[in-house]
Amino acid sequence: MLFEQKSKKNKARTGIINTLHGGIITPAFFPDATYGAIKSLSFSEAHNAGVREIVTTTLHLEMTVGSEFIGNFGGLHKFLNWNRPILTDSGGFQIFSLIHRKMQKLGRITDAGVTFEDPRTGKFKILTPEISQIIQHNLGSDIRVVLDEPALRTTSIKYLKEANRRTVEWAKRSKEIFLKLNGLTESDFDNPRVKRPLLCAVIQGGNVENLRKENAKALIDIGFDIYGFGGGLPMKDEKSWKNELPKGLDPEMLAFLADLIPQDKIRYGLGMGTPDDLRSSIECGWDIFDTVLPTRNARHGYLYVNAGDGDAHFNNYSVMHIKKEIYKKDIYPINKDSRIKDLREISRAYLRYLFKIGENEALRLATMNNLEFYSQLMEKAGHHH
RNA sequence: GCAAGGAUGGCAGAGUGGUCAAAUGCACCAGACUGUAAAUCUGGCGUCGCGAGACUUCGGGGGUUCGAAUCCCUCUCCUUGCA
Repeated sequence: MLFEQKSKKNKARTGIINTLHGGIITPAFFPDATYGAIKSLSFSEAHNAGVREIVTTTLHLEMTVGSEFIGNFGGLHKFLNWNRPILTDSGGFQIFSLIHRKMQKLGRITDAGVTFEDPRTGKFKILTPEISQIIQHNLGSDIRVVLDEPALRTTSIKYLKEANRRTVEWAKRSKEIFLKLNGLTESDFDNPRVKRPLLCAVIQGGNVENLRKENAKALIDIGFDIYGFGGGLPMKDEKSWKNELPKGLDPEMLAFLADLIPQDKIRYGLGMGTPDDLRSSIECGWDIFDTVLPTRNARHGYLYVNAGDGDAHFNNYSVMHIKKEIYKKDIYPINKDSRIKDLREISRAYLRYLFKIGENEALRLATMNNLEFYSQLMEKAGHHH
């Protein structure tokens, strides 16, 4: 992977990540198609909205269709009929959120792995670093993530250290089985001429700089293609990494970590972020991102629009809460500058109306709008094309 | 014309003497959402007030009672049986 710094002012950079299903131009945003579908949109519609790569989740696919079936089918790309890059998340975060969202013991973490209750069936399941890699191998994804242990910002130092140790051990085990599954040696892994899926490790350590640093170094020593910023902030009640910050991610921590990761490696912000979060992350050198924000918010009538447009304003963007009364008679188009005909021509009043009557079309239009917004955000940040 | 059952907040629909400004659902208004158990969740929703609180409400009118959406009388209207 070769990355080129865009300007001297900040550390933003552009580059191309080569995968088995084509190149990814960075910075890049991967929408979440957790269950193998971008909610309320077909893949061709998503592609029209600028989507070039997606994220799916190991665990969800395993618990629903099953990776063995998908493997026999001919792989996830064939199953989804999506021939562009797919990143599969390890499943660690999903279990983490199961454990932390409810006070009940829905899951248990040991050095071996995680046992958890399947929310759909109530049955207990086990996920280990090895199982996660095997599932991802069956799926045949282009970018694979190692199982890690995310931790809450408020977790004690003692526990953070333990979680970090496990994260490193699991990363090591993940790489071992990854090599084995792909019939590779360590030197194959480091040889750029060997075509193979990419492997991503996730840096943890809460909001403690030293622990983040320690964790990053240990993972870099093992050697991966991609280093992720893990732990995000979707951990409910954990709105900010620093108490004094109003909300959002900690730009200083992101800058600090980006500098620790070698130039030729890819930096992945997992579960990030708002358009403002993304902008500041790109500026300090992060390359790829995913979050449910644009798709979920779209379904809730929360549309991203250019700064100054809309009814709520942030640093570099604005938002239309399209269900608001003020749009009832708004004849203005959803986005006059859109590359998508419907978004250019359909009025805000009609979109609001579609939401009010509960039409699927509302979700479709809103999701296209938000995905197009995110994809253009990446283009602007990277000066693509 | 006789008999029976009804009339509750924008709608549907609980409540049958005090804890009722009145459950619940819908609608409406506002907010949240960051590696998706999310087309979800939270809050508001008689009037005035930032607030404690005050005031006016359960078809109309009258009455019983310390106290009524709830009991009695009467009027209006609706539904259903019998003529």
